[in-house]
Amino acid sequence: MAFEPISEHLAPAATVGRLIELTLGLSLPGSVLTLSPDEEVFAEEEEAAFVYKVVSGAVRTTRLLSDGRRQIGAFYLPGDVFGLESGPVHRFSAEAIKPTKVAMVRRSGVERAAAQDPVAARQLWLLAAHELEDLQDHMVLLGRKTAVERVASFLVKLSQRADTRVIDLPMSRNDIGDHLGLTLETVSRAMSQLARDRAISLPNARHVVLNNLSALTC
Amino acid sequence: MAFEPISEHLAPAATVGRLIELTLGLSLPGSVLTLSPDEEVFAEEEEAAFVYKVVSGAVRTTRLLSDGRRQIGAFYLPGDVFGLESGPVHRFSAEAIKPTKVAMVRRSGVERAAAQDPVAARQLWLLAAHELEDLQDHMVLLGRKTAVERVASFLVKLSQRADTRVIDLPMSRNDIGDHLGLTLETVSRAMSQLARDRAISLPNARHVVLNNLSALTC
DNA sequence: CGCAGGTTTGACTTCACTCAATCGGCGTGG
DNA sequence: CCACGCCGATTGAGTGAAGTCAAACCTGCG
Repeated sequence: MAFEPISEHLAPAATVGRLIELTLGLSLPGSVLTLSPDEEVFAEEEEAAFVYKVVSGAVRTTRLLSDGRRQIGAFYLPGDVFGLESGPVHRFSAEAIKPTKVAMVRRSGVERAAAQDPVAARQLWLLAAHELEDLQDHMVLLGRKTAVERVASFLVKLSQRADTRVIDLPMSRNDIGDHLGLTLETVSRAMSQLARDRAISLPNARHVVLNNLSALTC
Repeated sequence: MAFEPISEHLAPAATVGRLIELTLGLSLPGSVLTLSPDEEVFAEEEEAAFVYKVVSGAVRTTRLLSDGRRQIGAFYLPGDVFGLESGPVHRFSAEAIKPTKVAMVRRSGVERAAAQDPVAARQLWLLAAHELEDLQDHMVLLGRKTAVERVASFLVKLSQRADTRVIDLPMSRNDIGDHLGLTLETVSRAMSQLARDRAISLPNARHVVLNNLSALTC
């Protein structure tokens, strides 16, 4: 578990003027935001003037239906790029899940780089293509998997991303549910079920150890 | 309703050597395939050597889970590009839904064009970005909408794509179900429900008229 | 030490699924 | 031209997986 600064600012604090490496071979001047838990990076429908990269902490993107139902589009961890749009506005809002630092660069700078440098343009395409691939897998999960399968797939993916079998969950059961199309209670039950079957261990609610990858991949 | 040729070939027939306009300002040499209903354009895991564009008819992309559960990723109608991958292989299979013609161009040609021409590179990115946006909306549908809402949203989207309130459905209830994360019976019941509420009319199973857009957009 | 937040578990409900029968429209052949 | 058969769609009845509501349980923090 990472040690975070004890106190966070009430408003996002920005460090300006650094050079940000958005993705391999695409570095642009930008700044770093420091965010407290639940603090917003950008809102749905807001003008998409910046592209972001998680430095530390974790970010969720969310969309709200008119009656309050919520879908979490994705969780972004250190190194992940988010908020890149092709249209004028953001299609999801983005919030820090815990104390978080995100780097931001002007979108206009990114587009200019892509217009001039074919390598940068390719990186931009790859960014979108990889997000698309993740989302395609997630669609299959939402469309055709059971609650236990959804939670198992989610844990396996987190484990692959962190490249460890020991996962530190930054998000609540409610967040996981809103990502997997389930309620927080169903997520909790699915985790208990997996632990009962010895596929995972739950030293505590925010720590998961994957014991049996093949039992989870079914 | 379009009039299709009475008989189709048993194997896909190809016309070679035409110039294909994949997307605005990106034309490349390619050929046109003629496909019968349920005929495969490419298979999941197959090497992704071509990019395709629907000329006439309709195409579905599908992924199968080991136990036979099926998810339809998207339906592609005339003008739509599909099968563009960032990795070496196709992540879904693609099949014609009815008698269909698809244009195909070499992926290597597309990538070369993008490497040389920033405008082509941008078109490629936009292609991925728009597919990503569609998928994000679909994720919200799968994660958080009820059966009737899913069917309503699906019909509205088809209507917007065709720019008519009179929809000619090329796909079966089973296909719609596998796209919306429902069973064919639930799709049928949802349609009957919408017709009972006068939000749509069903002159027959494959024709839908949207009567009340606002009742469907809820 | 006690509170507050998130988590777990339990009891009951509900929406969509399953299984099954019937319906309907289209194409073929008598 | 009409009757039959076939396949997809519809409808019904019963089941089940996940949702809802509610209570109890941690556990980290003031």
